[in-house]
Amino acid sequence: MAAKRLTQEVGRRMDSEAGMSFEEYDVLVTLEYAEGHRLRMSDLADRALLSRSGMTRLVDRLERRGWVSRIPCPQDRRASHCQLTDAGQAAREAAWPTLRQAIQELFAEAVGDDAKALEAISRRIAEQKVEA
Amino acid sequence: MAAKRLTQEVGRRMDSEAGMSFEEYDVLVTLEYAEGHRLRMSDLADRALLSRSGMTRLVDRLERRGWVSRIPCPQDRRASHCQLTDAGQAAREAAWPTLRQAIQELFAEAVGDDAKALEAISRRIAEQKVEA
DNA sequence: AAAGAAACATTGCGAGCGCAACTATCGTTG
DNA sequence: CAACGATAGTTGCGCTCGCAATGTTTCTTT
Repeated sequence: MAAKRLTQEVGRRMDSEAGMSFEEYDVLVTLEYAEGHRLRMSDLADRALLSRSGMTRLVDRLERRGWVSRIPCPQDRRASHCQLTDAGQAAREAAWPTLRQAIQELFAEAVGDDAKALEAISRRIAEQKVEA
Repeated sequence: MAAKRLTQEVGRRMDSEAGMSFEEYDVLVTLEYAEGHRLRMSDLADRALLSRSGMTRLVDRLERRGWVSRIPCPQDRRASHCQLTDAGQAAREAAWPTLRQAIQELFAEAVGDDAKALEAISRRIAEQKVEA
């Protein structure tokens, strides 16, 4: 269950330091890579492994902050597109350093002992070569 | 993010078919393996990667169902022990087949394509041996 | 073409969680 | 030993989530 611990900690850091949840960040990135920086609600929900109602609320929050805007889909009047705004892209970019640092630190912590062990082995091998 | 999908699906099946959440099952198992089938709230919270308040509520639910009981700790009057009951152990055992089947099916689904590919390769190798 | 089934998004509702605040108890330190 | 900070557990509060139900639109079937 180490994965659970990592995701929990990353989530906490994103909330407190970046001002957005990891899921919100994930949605913004997904939109950024999408054709035209937009996606339908269902597609967004499927990719984020979230229920549709959950995605409705998440997009509500993003829209309130001006990071996305809903656009009616002309081909299917039931659907609506979720469009990433410039402010949304800027917010995503601003949040990236926090996420990067969290991942880096937690990863280092997770493999710390093994890395030290590997380093020690490498050093012993190097020393043997010199002596041989 | 395949792990997230698996845990979500396992959780849904446990809720609907076993009548308890995966986290509740996990706590019951933890108690079962613990010395005297009991553990302090903090220890339980740490092992389950849950906040203390979260564990308080989770144990509330288990206690309401008669699966655990709180016992004041004699050494430290601030603390209380969470004690697994016979009914709790029985409930844990009754829930195991559901969990086992869920894991088995989802694992099979996850590695399904790779397993088929491996099987095909094995067959080709076997046929080559016969022809050689 | 009309009726019924299916799909998209949203909303009401209840459940679970974490944070902060609180009470009670323990340990330490002057 | 008295005062202080630290710790165990609980509770109030707000947030997010999923399920079920709803309204609207599209697809299918006859």
